[in-house]
Amino acid sequence: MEPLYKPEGVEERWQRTWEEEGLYGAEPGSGRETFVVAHPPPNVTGALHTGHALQISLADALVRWHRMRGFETAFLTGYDHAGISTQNAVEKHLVGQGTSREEVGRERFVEIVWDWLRQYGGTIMGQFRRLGASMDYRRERFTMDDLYVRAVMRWFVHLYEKGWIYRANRIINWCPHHETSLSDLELVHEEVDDALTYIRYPFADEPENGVTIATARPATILADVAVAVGPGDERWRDAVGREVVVPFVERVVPVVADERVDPEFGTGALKVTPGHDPMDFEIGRAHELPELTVIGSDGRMNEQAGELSGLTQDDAEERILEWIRDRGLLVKREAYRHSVALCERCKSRIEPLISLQWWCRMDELKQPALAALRECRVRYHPESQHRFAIDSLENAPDWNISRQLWWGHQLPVWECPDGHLTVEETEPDACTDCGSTELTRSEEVLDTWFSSALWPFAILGWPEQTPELEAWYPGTLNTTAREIIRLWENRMIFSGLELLGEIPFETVIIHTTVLARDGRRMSKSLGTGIDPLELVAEHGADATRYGLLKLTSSQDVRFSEGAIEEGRKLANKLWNVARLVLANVGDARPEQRPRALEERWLAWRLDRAQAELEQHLSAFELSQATSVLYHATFDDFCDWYAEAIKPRLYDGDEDARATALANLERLLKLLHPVMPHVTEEIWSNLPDRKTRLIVAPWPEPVGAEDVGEEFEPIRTAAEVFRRAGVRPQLGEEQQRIFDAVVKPDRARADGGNVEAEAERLRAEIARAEGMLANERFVQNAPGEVVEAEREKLERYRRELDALGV
RNA sequence: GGGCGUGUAGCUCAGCGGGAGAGCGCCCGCUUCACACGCGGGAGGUCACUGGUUCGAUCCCAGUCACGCCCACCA
Repeated sequence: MEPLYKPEGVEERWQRTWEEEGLYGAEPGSGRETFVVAHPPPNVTGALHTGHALQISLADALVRWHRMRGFETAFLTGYDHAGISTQNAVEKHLVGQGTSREEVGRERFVEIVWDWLRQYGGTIMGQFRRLGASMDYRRERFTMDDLYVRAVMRWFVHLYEKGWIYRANRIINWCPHHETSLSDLELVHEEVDDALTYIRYPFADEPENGVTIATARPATILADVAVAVGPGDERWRDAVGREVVVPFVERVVPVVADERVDPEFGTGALKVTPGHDPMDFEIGRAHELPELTVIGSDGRMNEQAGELSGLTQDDAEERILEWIRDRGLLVKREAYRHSVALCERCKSRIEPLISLQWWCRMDELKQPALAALRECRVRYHPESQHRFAIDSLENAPDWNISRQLWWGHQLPVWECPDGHLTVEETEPDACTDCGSTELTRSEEVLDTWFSSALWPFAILGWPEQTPELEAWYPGTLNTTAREIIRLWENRMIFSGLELLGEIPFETVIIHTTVLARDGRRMSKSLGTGIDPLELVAEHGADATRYGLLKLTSSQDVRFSEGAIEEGRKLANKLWNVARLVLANVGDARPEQRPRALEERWLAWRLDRAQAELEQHLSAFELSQATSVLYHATFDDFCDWYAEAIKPRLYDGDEDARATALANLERLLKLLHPVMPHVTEEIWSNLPDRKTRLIVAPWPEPVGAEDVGEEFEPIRTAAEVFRRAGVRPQLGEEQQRIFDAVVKPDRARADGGNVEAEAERLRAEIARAEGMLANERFVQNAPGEVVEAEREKLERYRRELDALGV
């Protein structure tokens, strides 16, 4: 064992060994209590980012802890086909090759995606392995596997037969680049500098007067079907019920009153364009207005735009404004900064369009999930996210589940020439309405999250009644980031309850978002991302895991290299104290024989540390857990215990040797869930190893007595000696420990500062005396607080006496 | 605009009703036979601000300011 612990090579060797020896594997039917984590499937084209690394560190620590406690742990993994994300990546790839999706056509495109996945996909599992994630990689699954597809089809047909899937024309978010609908959750918003244009719409019967509206999108004027004003708006009271003429198209439309109009904005009058604006769509439906569409699926003016057909919106806008200006209807145009919706993948400006889409009705489907959340049968951590999850589900609108992409699960919907739809899991022989055999399958695909919703049980083989499904559903735990709650977590809960009648997991941990060093969000496009593999390469997986977990305290936290360096130092410290023990135990075998004071003290301290650790792990407070491990190792084990026993080890004290080995074993076990590699490596150097640490039993507490009262005077003496150069009186055994740890022969050169120490103690004494002299404090404060203050006062007085001043 | 969260030592963060803490950085001293990725000592904080509750507030309450993340159809 070298003086400096070098993780490279060591970590990879253990990762291979654990996996090859089958220690990551889970088997159904072992009869043991289960701990099941269906880990979130990363995008098949993805690379490891800090979020993944944090999530893995968190889940793996809990999995390893439970494995050591004897649970049958199933840590399951795989990939998501990630519809739009993958399609977008492959499209970019094609453009790079001088071609395009349109050029190769759908059939070829899908083939290319599969080829591309075989070539570039799948690297992330190697990265999970490199972090030490103890997943059962043999059971890796993909959301486009044949079996998984079957589950998705079953889910669709199930909902359809219940009447919860329907088709409707509604205004939706349309990405003109991908030419697909998108859910609200797939958008990003961005501030843009735009213009707000005020235009007078003349009254039909009084052209010299009219209603002035404000619009940010003059190109949509061609689809205007009304003007709306606030119901109580005095300025426009007389206009309501009259008719105005829409410029350019010269269409006569009504002026209606609607409470959706904000009188504070612009002129308080709104042009109503149900075909191209979500709010106008609502107003239109409320007033039974026609729905015109002048923009096509490519974002250009369509054939309904007459002479402007085929123009871009900008060109059309220019022509329309020219017409309006010529007729003196342009009131003003002012700079306007507002936020617009973009496709999160390609950043194209979202076009609200009316479109025939498939929807999943949520009102009944979500009820069992809401009940499960309200009753805390499924519990989000932290509590604030639990409330958010419930709110989100309560307010969940019907879900647009169809996408007009090329990559995804094709809808199990077949159409005959008469337009009848047949919905079945596999291709039907004939139309269920008319018996026609000329069936064409819908070209639309499902929202990726429609299939992700089945993850916890589809990967176990559902709808087959497999041993895995039997053993591991419901699962235990899921971990994710905040923004995934609505997209995925809630949907797994309602799909599991609907299809299997049981919750998919008991707990969802919403983990910290790690921000860049400067406090901004980590993102590739901002260049603020930090590659966890680089951290692993530089500091090791153990240090990276430790550092990331240390950072998981509050909701958002800034990345800092310091936390990971602390992890590296902890690994090195552990390595070295193990060297000390192993080099000096002769042929001793591990056994707890805590007779000497420092041994009874360490047993007591480790019992306490273990209890705290277990409590923090149970509460998913991994940051607190790292803190306990750090102090138990550095302060208790190394600084005090190891120093105290060193002379006894050198002297060949058999009790000290056997106990030191036992204590080291125990410390390794406590650290293993967070730092698996260095602990396993040291473990393999202990005498008589028959099992791997990864599957070694979690330690039982020694049940040591509280020896604080006996040990504390040594610590106080050390402090006084180091600061003031004065040696307080101690008992014989206390003195032995003091001499071993403090090494008084190496007294400080300046002899210490007695006066400064005395000063500090006098101040403490004055403070304590002041408090105890305050009658209201003695009367009102809890008895133990007053008592503690008295004890402190006496201790300070003793210490001051010991200084001899 | 709404929700959640955060403002504590130069930096990253613990603490959350009774003595201001850790790691890193900085200064001083130590190559002491596990470790210089170490050991010992030290400097450095009106605990964002203003009120309130309390014998006592960094901690609880109200408000203000600043920042972050998520969400949102103001044309």
